[in-house]
Amino acid sequence: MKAVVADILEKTLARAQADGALPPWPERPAARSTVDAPKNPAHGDWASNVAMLYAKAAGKPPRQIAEILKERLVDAEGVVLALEIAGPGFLNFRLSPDVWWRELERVGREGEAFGRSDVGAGQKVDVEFVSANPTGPMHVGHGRGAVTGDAISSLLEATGHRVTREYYINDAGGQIRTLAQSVHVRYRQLFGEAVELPEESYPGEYVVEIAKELKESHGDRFLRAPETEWQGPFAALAVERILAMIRGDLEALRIRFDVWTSEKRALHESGAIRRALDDFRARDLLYDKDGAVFFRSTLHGDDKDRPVVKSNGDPTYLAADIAYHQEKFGRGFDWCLDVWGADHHGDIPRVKAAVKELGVDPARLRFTLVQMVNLLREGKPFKMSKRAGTVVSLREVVEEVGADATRFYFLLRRSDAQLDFDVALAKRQSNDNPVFYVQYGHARLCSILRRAREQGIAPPGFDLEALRSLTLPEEQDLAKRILGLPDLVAGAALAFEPHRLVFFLQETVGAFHAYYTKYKTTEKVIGPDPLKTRARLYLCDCLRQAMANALAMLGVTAPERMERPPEEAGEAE
RNA sequence: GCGCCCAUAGCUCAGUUGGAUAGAGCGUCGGACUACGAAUCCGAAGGCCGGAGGUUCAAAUCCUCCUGGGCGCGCCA
Repeated sequence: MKAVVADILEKTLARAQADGALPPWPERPAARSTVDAPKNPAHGDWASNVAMLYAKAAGKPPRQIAEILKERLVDAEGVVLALEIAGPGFLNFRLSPDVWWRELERVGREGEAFGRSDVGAGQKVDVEFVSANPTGPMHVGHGRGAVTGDAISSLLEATGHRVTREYYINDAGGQIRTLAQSVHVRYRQLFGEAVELPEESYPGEYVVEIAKELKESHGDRFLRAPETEWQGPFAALAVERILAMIRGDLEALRIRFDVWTSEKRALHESGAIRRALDDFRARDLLYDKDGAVFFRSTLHGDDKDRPVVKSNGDPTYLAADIAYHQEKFGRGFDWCLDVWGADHHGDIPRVKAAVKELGVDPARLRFTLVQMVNLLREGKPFKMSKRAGTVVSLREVVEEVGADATRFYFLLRRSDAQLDFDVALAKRQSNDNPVFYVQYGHARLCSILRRAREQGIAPPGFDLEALRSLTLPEEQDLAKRILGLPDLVAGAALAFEPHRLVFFLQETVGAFHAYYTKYKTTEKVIGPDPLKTRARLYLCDCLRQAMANALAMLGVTAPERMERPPEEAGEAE
């Protein structure tokens, strides 16, 4: 759509330069200039700023350049209805409605594929997200990263990337040791011992369940055994059971991973960490200090060198991360995306430094940060605390408001801005959630199409002659919005910004609702004029398809019917 | 103290990577159903885009400084 105008502009510029009316531009004009859809409809369908950008190189005022271009307009197909020069030198194009109508053909033809593109050109990418430590079920704070990562993955898939969704399991290290210890305390309690959970431990009920299972399978075998004997099996079972819980939490949100990478197995036990460190050591990227081993991350812009081996001989998290990224890139991805909680942003420089030393172009490792979720209850902030028992599990929210509303809510805002999440509100007033507004619009469209079917009207199909009978500005506007979806999806995918689709949906469905209401008594979709009816039904079907496709990319369902919400209780006298 | 993120309507936030008169939802006030779905729509009120400089035809957007908030700055993960 935009490409039509860009093409005309490019040819017009070439002609003006061939004429000698404009000097050649050192930079490629089309690369720098923009063709935008102006917000003000009085400014036409598409507007370009080339004339202003050209002013310096041409040594002429922008409006004069615009004039030169206008006189030499190359419009082979005759799609430009009007070309106006406005403001400081904007070229405002008004196109023949035929352009939209003709383009609408692809929506019906592409169907569920409409909105998808191939800007990714088959690149193989890895998206790593969630990666919550397997020490307990997921809480609401994790939900945002999960949904965001999943939606980004879907967007990348929709733009021709081959995506691997990956969960990195931090099943090694101190937290897991503490987890096993917590299980052991519970295990001892099951045998009647009066032991308390230490300060640093995991108090959740699920730990007791794991302890019970160990009691049943092993009896009192580990009761008096030294930690070296039970640490392994206790940790292993706990991680296995907790991962199953996490998997369930994610499934409830319709999130599935292709790969679950165990830090313990893939990096520690495999020797990958040792090999990576040996390699770094051989290249003098490591040095010993205070009994520990440091990586010279300052070589590549980090504030300070970071330890990779503790003085007790254990590798640090960074060491694992180095080996992990080496292993990941070794799997042949064109690039990898790490979706991290914003509280880990400080780790980015050191990982980038490491990746560079691994011989990987740092541009191939991309990050997107998901900011914190501010939890509120009835408008009042609160913090989740395991000891205070104020942890709100992701599962309870999803079960209460549904996967659609939860997903939509988490995608409502740019992921690098903080998000307020009112637990009480989310559970109670789920009707306020904008997802219902959007879904209702889809259901309404389905209802119209259903009605037409019931009246024996032929199923909607592309019909240029019929579409030409549509003259309402709202109808052209709707067509334009629908046709903007592919560009929108591509932009959102490359920027890792799924929220753009959310806004597209809200705005598009809003335009439809307004159109519907405005003409519900005068120019109905199903009306007396068979030609217009045919055209409008097709337009509605395109709209429905565009919305359904956008919703699918966000992992939200597009219902064909919705039940009426419960009546407001407050109306009683 | 240093680094990253943020600051836009009463509240929560968009703003198409520098474009023309800064938008939406919620909230407030006032309207619209014997009609394809009222979970809808229409209208009104509401702004020094945190502040000050700078870059240029053009700045909410880019640069510098300041103010105010969040998060980091472990031999935790």
